[in-house]
Amino acid sequence: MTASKVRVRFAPSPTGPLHIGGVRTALYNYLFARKNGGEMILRIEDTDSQRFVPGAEAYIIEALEWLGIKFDEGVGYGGQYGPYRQSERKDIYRRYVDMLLDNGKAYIAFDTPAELEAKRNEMPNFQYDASTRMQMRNSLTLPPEEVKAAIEAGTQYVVRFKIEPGEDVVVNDIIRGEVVINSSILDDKVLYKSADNLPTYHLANIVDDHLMEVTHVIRGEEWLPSAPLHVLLYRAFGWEETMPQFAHLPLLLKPDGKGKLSKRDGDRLGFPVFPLEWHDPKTGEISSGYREAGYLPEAVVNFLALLGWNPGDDREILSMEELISLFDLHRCSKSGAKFDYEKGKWFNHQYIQQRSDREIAEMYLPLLREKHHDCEIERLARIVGLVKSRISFVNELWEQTAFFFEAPTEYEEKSVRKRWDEGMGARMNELIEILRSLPTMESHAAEEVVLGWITQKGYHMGNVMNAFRLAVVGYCKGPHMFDITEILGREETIQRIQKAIERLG
RNA sequence: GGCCGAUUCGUCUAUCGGUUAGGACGUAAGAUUCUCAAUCUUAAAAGAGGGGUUCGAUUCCCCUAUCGGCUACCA
Repeated sequence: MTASKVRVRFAPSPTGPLHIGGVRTALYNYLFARKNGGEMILRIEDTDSQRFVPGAEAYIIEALEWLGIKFDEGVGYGGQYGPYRQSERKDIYRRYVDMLLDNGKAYIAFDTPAELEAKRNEMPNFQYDASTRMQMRNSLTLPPEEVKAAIEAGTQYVVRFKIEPGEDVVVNDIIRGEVVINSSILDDKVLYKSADNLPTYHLANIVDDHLMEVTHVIRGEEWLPSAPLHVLLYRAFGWEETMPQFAHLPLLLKPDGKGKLSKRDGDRLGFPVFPLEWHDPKTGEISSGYREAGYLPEAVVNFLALLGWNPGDDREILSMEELISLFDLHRCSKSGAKFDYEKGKWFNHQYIQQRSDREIAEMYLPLLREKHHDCEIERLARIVGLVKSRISFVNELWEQTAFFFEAPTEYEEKSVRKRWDEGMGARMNELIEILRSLPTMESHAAEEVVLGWITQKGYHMGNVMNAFRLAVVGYCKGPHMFDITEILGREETIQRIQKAIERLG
């Protein structure tokens, strides 16, 4: 067998924003393609004209670009196998549908949705297949002239795949091994609808994967049950020799139990399920996104990569490059993974720590300006450096650093009661004198002098330092006190202490 | 209901028949400290149940249970 170049595709349907499970599928396709020196295609499967949502396609492209998942060809990228939007390939599908019709692998059916509905009510287990198709209104049961006349009269019809019963169909899955399903349980799937002259997923998928020379189909487990149908379709077209290899990925599950992760879960459980914020054009509803929630794309990629796959050792913090070199479909797990948002936060924390103070400061600056403060980037980077280790998200920075920009207007009551006793005002006045006499506000130098003073006077270290913090910050939390005062500067520090003395006595 | 798939700490997972069943998140305790975090150390925490196969099963097979997916003129 000549090893043909690896080609994979990510083929979302533009019926809404791409959700996080879809992102993972795209990521695995990307990792696999890169690992094997192959190509990755973006194909838009917009064959459901009813559910089409404007903006969804642009959203998908933007989201994957944000995450660093790059395509080699497809919608928005160009390429030799286009068009890559299925709605623009109608003629192609029609040609292949006719091929199936001509060689008797498919037939035309006139049963209306209402008729099928009625049939299902009458027979609870009704399935349109070899056992029932001869009782229905289709080109197998109707005289040819009647079929022809009906079509010419514009009667709506569908084309159904004629599945021969009683055959074990083997799907060879890279992740799951051999999966065998008997063709008798498959129904005569609709391949094509005259109503919009569009194929259904199954037909379009097979035709496109074949024409685009896709070698590996990596998709979610929800497709496993229809994989035998796809095998049969490849066979019906005579393409079995070049049929792609399948890999069905385990699903991402809800964190709290039942079912696969759905678009609703985000708002219900308080975390995003979409990469980017999404504004629903019809309902006006806004769904939160990872980007807007303050996630770094590399953290999302790393987190997602490890949900259903592992490198085989204990490493967890992995860059895209490392993921690519380590990726192997055989190391994908077979069972669904519950989505653990807490771990996602931890990943982001790790990546925040990896970024320089300056980079984080640049991300923070726009948020700071929203709070009506400006700051020189060098200074902001120093501030960020003090609190970076305690945040997981850039947007936590304001609550951690607000006191650098706004002097406290009130003081945390509980701490005041605990730390600001009667003589504290006097001691704070002493502290002011100490600070005035300091040759420098540099953290270590200031610390040495101030702590020396407290010890020498026999004051209570905890009380004095906390009162100091209370005066400067407003509450008893935060980074090293003398790092704070170094940045704040002598005058501001003293002013804040004076104000606290006035207010607290 | 039918078909398919899956099942190791609360969660994500390692283990390719022989291990004190390992790591990470989270949780708890301790260390550190002017505070709160962060950090470091430690701890608790798992093979769904039942049969086989085998000298030996978490690992292989079967059954049951549970979970998940599919069962559209949606993808």
